[in-house]
Amino acid sequence: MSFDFLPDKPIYQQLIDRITGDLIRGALQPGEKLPSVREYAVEAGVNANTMQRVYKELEGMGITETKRGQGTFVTENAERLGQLREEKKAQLIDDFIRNIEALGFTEEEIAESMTRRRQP
Amino acid sequence: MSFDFLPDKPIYQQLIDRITGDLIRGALQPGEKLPSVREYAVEAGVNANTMQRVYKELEGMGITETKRGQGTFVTENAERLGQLREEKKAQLIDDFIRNIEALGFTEEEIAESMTRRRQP
Amino acid sequence: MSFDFLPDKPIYQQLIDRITGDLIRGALQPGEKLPSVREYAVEAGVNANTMQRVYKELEGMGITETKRGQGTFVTENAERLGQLREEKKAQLIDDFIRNIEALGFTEEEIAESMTRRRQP
Amino acid sequence: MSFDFLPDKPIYQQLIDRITGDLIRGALQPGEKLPSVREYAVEAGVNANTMQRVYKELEGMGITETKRGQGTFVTENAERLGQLREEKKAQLIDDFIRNIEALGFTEEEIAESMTRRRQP
DNA sequence: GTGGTCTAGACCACT
DNA sequence: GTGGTCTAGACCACG
Repeated sequence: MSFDFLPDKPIYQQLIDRITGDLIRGALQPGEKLPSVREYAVEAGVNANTMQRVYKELEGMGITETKRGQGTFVTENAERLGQLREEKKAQLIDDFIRNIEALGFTEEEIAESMTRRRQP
Repeated sequence: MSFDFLPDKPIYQQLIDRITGDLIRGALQPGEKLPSVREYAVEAGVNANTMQRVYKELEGMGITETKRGQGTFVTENAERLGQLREEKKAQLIDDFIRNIEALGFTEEEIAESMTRRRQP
Repeated sequence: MSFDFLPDKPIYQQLIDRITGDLIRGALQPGEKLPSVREYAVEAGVNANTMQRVYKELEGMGITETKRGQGTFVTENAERLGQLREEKKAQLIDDFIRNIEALGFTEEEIAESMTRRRQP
Repeated sequence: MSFDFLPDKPIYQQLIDRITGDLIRGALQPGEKLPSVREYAVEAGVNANTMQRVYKELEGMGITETKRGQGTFVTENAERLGQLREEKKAQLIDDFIRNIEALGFTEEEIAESMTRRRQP
């Protein structure tokens, strides 16, 4: 199994998004052990250094912890995880609305297109 | 007057967005003349090369036309402009939904957050 | 000119410390341009990737900003720089006191040794 | 009882610090018998290999002596213990001062912060 | 076996 | 020329 990556976004960013996504949708649980850097690198079809960077950034965000010589684990700090979820959601919506305005649309017009899209 | 740019997005892209935005919201009319590359570069506070690229891409998109010796004009091709509008809108929504899924949210959850956001 | 590095601390950390030190002691001013990644790498005698990492972390700390295609600059946000200074100072002292206690000394004993050291 | 360890310092180092600390503050007396490697490993909640290394390093420093078949004992060499105490103290202060300089502070500024800290 | 650091070198996007 | 990304491969400390 090797992942598909969009060409216009850094791979390590997409991997971070993927893992935080797994966390948000519950596929990854607090305290759970992540695959080793090398394992995950092979699985994702990227270089180990790239994966290393992903893990480092995740730790920097406070959503994983590494136990020396044992591996990397999802933090058990539930509060941090909930906070992550809200941050991501807010940022997602903010970016969307900023884009709407930058491109000159109105929120109403977009909202209407979206509902129409779901029931074509 | 010099513009503010987000640090994480190419300046030329933000300029393209801005101009297409002006078009979409009607601040820029079909057939209207754009400032010269140099003028606009000064006004926006960017390098002339950057502005040059913006104009080139706009022309590539069929949004503007260059009349030799006279300058750059918004196309009068109304169909093309309407099409542009729809393309942008569709892409905006696509990206949004792709992000929602990549990050592990459901569309319902996001929709609810957005409506709550508008009436706090 | 190439720097000396302690063997027991990551080079990139020592470089970060060095640069923040330059900032704290005023050798580097708000808004000032840093050498390019490649230049500094040569000057310090390290690989460009190592230097790249240093710059990235500095930016993550909010003490530098990069202007696309132009280089990396010390932030002009004086508040952030003052804050950095205090953070570093507090952490320095905290670590020191923690070590004193971990090793079983009393603060008084250490204080006395330090003053004796300065006037031997 | 299992100990807490800082994540950024080797566990075996923290254990060495702890034991030398016990020695310096007198909680451990010359000639006293240490727990067996296994016992101590369990008590501290670490891998037996890690504890093994701790004991080995302590012996290398001349702080402990192994009596075959009987276990590990704190040396009765009082001179060595006094020397240890001074070494640790000197190193502690050296490191502190080196850090102060590396980060661009003056000793005066730090000294003032420290006294202010004790009488807020 | 685990994560972490460093190097060397290539390629890309942006200005 | 600038920063940024990625790969490949080596070496180290830790448990």
